[in-house]
This record gives sequence, structure tokens and C-alpha cells, in this order.
Amino acid sequence: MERINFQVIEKKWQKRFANSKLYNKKGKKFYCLEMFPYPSGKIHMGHVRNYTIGDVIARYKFLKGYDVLHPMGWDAFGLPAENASKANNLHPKEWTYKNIKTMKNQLKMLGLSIDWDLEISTCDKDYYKHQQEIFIDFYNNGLVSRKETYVNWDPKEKTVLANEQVINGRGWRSNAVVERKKLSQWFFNITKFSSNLLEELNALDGWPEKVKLMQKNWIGKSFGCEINFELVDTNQKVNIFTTRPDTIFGATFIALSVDHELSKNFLNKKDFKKFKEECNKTGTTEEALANAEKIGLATGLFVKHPFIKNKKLPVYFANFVLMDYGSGAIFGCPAHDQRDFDFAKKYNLEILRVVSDDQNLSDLSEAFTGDGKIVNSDFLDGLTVEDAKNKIISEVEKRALGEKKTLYRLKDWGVSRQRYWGCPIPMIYLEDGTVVPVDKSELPIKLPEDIDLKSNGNPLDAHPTWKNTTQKSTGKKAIRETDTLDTFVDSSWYFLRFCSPTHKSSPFDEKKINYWMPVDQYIGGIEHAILHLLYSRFFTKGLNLYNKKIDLTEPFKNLFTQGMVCHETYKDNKGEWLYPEEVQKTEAGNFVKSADKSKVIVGPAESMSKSKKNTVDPEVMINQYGADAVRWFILSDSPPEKDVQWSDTGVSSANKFLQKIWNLNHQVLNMKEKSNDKKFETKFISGIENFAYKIDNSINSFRFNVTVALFYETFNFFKTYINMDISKKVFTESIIKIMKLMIPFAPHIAFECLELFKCKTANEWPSIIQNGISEEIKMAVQINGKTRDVLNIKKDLDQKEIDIIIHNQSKAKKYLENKKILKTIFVKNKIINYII
RNA sequence: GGGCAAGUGGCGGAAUUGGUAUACGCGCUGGUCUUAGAAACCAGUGCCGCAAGGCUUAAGAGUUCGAGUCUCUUCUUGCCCA
Repeated sequence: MERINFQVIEKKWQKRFANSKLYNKKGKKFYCLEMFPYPSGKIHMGHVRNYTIGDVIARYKFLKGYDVLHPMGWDAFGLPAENASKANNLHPKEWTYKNIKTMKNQLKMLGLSIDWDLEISTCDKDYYKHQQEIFIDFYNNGLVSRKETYVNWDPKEKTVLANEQVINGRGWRSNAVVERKKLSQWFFNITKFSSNLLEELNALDGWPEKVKLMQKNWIGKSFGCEINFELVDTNQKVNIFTTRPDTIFGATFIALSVDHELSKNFLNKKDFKKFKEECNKTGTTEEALANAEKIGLATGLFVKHPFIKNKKLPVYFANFVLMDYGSGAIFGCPAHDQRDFDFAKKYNLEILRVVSDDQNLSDLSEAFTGDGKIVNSDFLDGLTVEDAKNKIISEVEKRALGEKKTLYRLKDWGVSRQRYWGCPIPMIYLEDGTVVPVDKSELPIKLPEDIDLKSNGNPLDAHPTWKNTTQKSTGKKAIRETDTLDTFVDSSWYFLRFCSPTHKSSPFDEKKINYWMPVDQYIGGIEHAILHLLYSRFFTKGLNLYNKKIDLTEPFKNLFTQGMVCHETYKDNKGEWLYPEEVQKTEAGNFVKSADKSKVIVGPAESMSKSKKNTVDPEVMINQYGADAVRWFILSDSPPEKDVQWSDTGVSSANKFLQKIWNLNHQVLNMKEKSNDKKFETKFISGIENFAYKIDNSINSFRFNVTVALFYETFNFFKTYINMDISKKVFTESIIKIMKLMIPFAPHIAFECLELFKCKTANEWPSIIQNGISEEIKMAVQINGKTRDVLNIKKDLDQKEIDIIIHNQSKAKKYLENKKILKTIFVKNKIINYII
């Protein structure tokens, strides 16, 4: 039998796939999109998985008659380009485009059905020009603002980080301990849409519940109450915010942010200044604040408790109270809030318990935050926490002490970055201090190419001339904004640009948007569950606010989040990580280092990462086993939403199976005519139809590992019939059907085989007869719920007929002899269960 | 600490609605072919048992004629938030 030559066949078909068009104007539109890659150098197995899944869907939908948009582009701005530039003395632009070229070729090696005519790169001025335009439009429509706030400052990268880029108090990339720093920053006012972003999650039926829940928690809607506390001996009031107004009778102190209005009176005091500096060492995330030691500074001031006569509470500045959450002031109830508890212990403040889980009111070793009955609280006594909240809020409102408030955890999106390789922010500062957008006719504001990245700080600011400009309308001197946009901005609208990627006059052609959008299937990693998806939703809502020509509120109709690709980790006896190719397996089944046969410690499978060297190079795998085998394996071993463990034996067996498929095709092709037995033929056709039906279903429901298993079963089934008396015509029609079903998974070999059979309908999904044409079914026979036999019988027999069969010839009959049948449960075509 | 998932052979996993548990693949064992190996092909492979048969979906209970699937308790793991 001829061995398949993958290299030749794959090259041949990849030429034809070069600019795949899956358009079919007669069909319903289907926008299939995978998250575009960052051009870091080479593709990795995560990309292979992501884009293979996308390709299966795109090809499947096209074969089913849809009009499919399947584009690809590059998330091309970002810090690694600058770092690489410093290391290799290569301009970020050159580095990026070089990587794009490499990775594009690698993606082509996978046989993807991408329409490369639609390719975009976010670092291309033709792309970011329109992004600047959107920025100005957002600015003019109140969706952008400039705020002086504390930011998470990464001292290593010398840049601002978004809250979500801070993990465990450290920069997500640099791993440096993050500091608080006050800076003037550009913000997208994403909080304008807080309630909308939250509510419309409910309508996203095609999103995983998990992702929706994560977004819901991120937006974090909560109810609370503002309460005014009067300062003793003055008319001034302190307005506090709380989500636990039910614990008001347990309040024993007031804590203020160091930026609170009242701090003005302390600005010149030495101990206050020192305290403030101390506070700024803590990051700004909730987590950093929760973990930091609670410190405070007594002001010497007191407030009156609004509900307890003659009770005075001391006022402190405290590091765990932030100005941008609530009102920058809280009341401390140590018994029922852990931060307050820690604080009270440190400063010897009173701890008053007002919520009880049962009668046990003994000393607390930590705050009690559970549910219970209110105690020691005057008119709230005996109520549940929930009822007490409602009652105290209405009481607060009645006495005009404050009001109920809805609060969101979501904060505005800070987008200023002190970096070079990003989209310049199209704003200018006039000499009189006013800040205005540049004239749209001046767009794009291009990045200068002559840039010095060696020095620290903001590269555009350090450029000798770039920032000097004039205002077009007045000719006044001006300075450009030298910050660039967070790269999450670039990816917040690329899916819109793909609909009309060369449109010149505006970011997109609204007609195309209204046709292609929303994305019917978006596919990407779970790591983007919050940020990218939330920002994209915000952008869509922002555009919808002022652009009346588009009718779109949500960008992604269906979302699929694929799992990661994992591999075992290897360490040598010195504890150094080893690449899989540096390791070999001995005959005894142990792993040793190839170089010196020393012992290797095998660690658990973890997500592939360069730092642990547990990576395999897709290109190497493709050259060794073929693209179809790589695609086949990555789809076969686990459900696509779960992590998959890469294995060389797995991809090798995929390769072997495809060889067998190739052989089977040739066996049918070279088959001689033979006699035809109708009985076998019916069984065979019925079986194939059944498999085809199941395959179709499993693809449709994203259970690609099941699809692959079904292909194996179909093959095994085919092989058991191949020498039986069935006509060549039937075998040929069946193998053609199978190869068509295989196109989305292994397009090269599928198309090649279809060509062997001179198939003219290779771009159509085959017709499938549901449930086959078989007259026979299998029925389980149970006695007291235990299966005792399985009958192969005619379809649709009734209980009496089956009773007779069982009593005459079933293995189960011996269990029924001399037994009284108390009850029979009969489910047609499925099961019969005798209770004796 | 809170929330959400999940737990099935040596391994990855299947079982679409409560109805034949362990499909399919890997690995392993034996065999054919071969000087040998690789490849290919054939057979076997949840556990106990010679067999008949019994047991088995993290552990335990419950609902049901029937539970991997539904309910409760416990344990473990993963993810997200703190």
C-alpha cells in the first residue's frame, strides 16, 4: 500500500487554501472569530488548539451552507517588542513585522481556512488612525475623562498597571512589587455602563455561565447606605458609606482615607505626612489592602453616634480606606468586619458584637461576618441581617441622616501607558493649560520611528521634537500627549474592523457591521474572561451611544473558551528545567537526560510555558507528523473546553490513523466489482448513516473529542464490512461521505481523497439520514433493575411480543422461571424491567 | 475565608432526556511476520473468581422499578474572587 506523503499533499492544498473564501451569499451569515494572537515570535500549541477549533467551526458552517467570515490579524502593539528591541537592538516595528511574517507562515502550515485578504495589524497606522478617531469620538461623547488618581505603579517597567494587571500585589509581567502613585491619567468611563454591562449578561445565552459569573462578580453590584456623622464641637459632618448599615450599633470608630477632605487640616503636620507616605507603599488593589497590615493615625477628632445618645467615636486616618470607593470614609464595626477587627485590636478599640449566630456571645478571635440575629441594637434587635439593613436604611432616610446607595466594584478603565510601542493618544495640551483633541484631519498621529528606548521613563516624552506641535484651528503652540493607549484598547474593536478592514473614511463601514456583527462564534482562552471581553462590550456600547447607523449592543453572541495545552515538566539532577527533546525514555520506562543519561525528575503536566521548558514546537510536530495529524490529535484527547495534555505517542497515533484512512480510500478505489447482498448492504449503510448523524451532532455541540472517537468507530465498522458482499458503488459513496465529514478536522487528506474519487461536491455537507435505516434495535432486559440480557430485535415491538421472546430464548429467562412477576416496566425500544 | 466547577480502569476520556457503565484512543500482555528491531496485522486487557457468579463511577446516606447522572452530608482537586 502506498504511504501517504503528507508534505506533498499538505503543500498542494495549502496553496489552494492561501486566501480561503468561505462566502456563500445564498446562506445565512456566520462570523467565526478566534482571538487574534500577539506576534511574539513563533506560534505555540495554545494557538494551534485555538485556531484548529475555530477552523473546524468555520469549515463546518461553510459546508452547511453558511456565508462565513473567518479573518485573522495581529494584536501587534505591546511591551515585549520594546524589551526585545533593547535586547537585540532591533526596532520594535521591525521585530513585530518579522514575527508576523513567521507566524503567518506557520498558521498557513496548519491548513486554516482564513481569508488573509482581511488581515489587520493593530500597529499599522491605517488601523490605529481609526482608533484615535474613536478615542476623539468617545471624548466628545463624554466617554473619556482625565483624572488625577492613584495608580498602580510598576517600578520595574516604569508604567501604570490596571488593577487587573496586578496579581498578588505584583506586576503581572514584571513581578515587581506594585506601588501607589498619583498621576494624571486618561480614563474610559466604563462605569457609565456598569448596570448595563451587568444586566445584559443575562441575555448572553451563548456564553459559558462561568464567564458570565466572573464578569458579574467583577462588576460587583452591591447595596449600601450613606450616613452622616456629626463632628463633636463643630457643624462639620463626615459622610460615610457602608454596605453593612445593620451593624451601626456596633460602630466604635470612624476611619478616613488620607485623601479625605478633612485631611486638608493635617497636610502640614509631620506625623500625617509620614503616615501618608507609609500608606502609598501599599498597592491599590482590594487584595493588597486586605493583606497589608492595618495602620492608622488618630486625628484627635470625635463624631457623635447618630443613634446612640452621648456616644462619641474617635476618628482615624487608615490605610485600608480608599477615596475612590464609596465616600472615602467608613464607620468601623470591629466585631463584624475583619479589617476593622484587625485595626481595633491594634489600637485597643472597643469591640461590640451586634450580630449573633446563636446564644454564644463569647469573645471573638476574629470578626463574625456570617448571618444571624441582630442584638444589642435597640430597635433592630431580633431582626435578621437582611431585615435590619432595610429597617436602618429607612430610619436613616426618615431622619435625613443619609440615603440608600447602589455601588459597583467596577472602576473606570485607566488607559494611559508610559510606553512607546502603542497607539498615541490624540490629545494636545495648550500653553494656557487646556487639553483638547487634535483635529481629526491630522490623524493618524504617527509614532516617530527614530526613538531611543535605552533610557528609562516615557520614550515619547524623551523624544527631542515629536511632542511639539500646534493646534490646527488656532495655530497656538501645543504639546502632544506622550502616553500611549493600553493595548487592551487595540483589541476592543478589531472584530469590527475585520468587517471592512480597508475602509478609509471611518473605522468601519456601518453596512458591513450591520451584516456581519455580532460575532456568531468567538473562541479564545479563559484568561480573557474578564478584561478583554468586558472592554469589548464597553466599546460596542460606547459606539452604539453616538453612532446611530449601527445597531449593536453586544459584540459576541456565542463564546467558547478552550482549555490550555499542558505537558509534563522535566528537571535534571541539578534542578534545572529540561526541554522534552532533551529527555529520553529508557527501556525500563524511566526518564533520563539524553546528553549524559543522568536521572530526570518528571513533574506533573502543567500549562506549556517557556520558563518551565515544557513546550513542544508546533512547526517541528507538523514537519514530523503532518498538519492533519497535529490538528487531529489536539482535538482528540480532551473536550475542547478542558486542558489537554500533549503527548508524542498521541500525535503519532493520529498520524497512523490518517495513514489507515488513506489506505482505506485506496482499498475502495482499487476495489473490483463484486456481488451485492442486500442484507449486508442495508446493515452497512444504516451503520454509516448512524455514525454520520452522530458525527454531525458532536461537531455541532463542540464535542470534538467525541467526533474523533466516532471517526475511529466508523473506520473499525467500515473495516469489518469491507470484505462482505456489498457493491463498490455503496462503499464508494460511503467513503466519500466520511471524507466530507472529515474536512473540518483533517482538511488536506480529506480533500485529497475526495479528489481521488473525482468528487464534485466537496464543498457541501453530505445529506444524512437521521437514525439510519435499520429495522433493528438493542433492548436491555433487566430483572429487578439488573441487566441480564441484551436483545437484538425489530424496532417498535410491543411488550407482549417482547415478553414471548424473553420467555422463549433469552438468557434472562432462567431468572423468571417459577417466579411471580410483580410489576413490569417497559420503555419502548429501550428497556424492559421485571420486578419479581 | 467566599463563590463556582469537577472527581469514572494503569492514563486521556465516553455514556445527548434517570434506562446495556468503562465507547474510542494511549499504554500494557501474548501471538504472526522478521537475523534482530521498527512498522504492520491478530487476540486479550476494570476488580475478585477455575467457573457459575459477584463487585465497581472519591466516601456515605436518600429518592426511584432502575442513579455515573437527581437530593443531602463528608473528603479531595482545580479555577476565580478575597
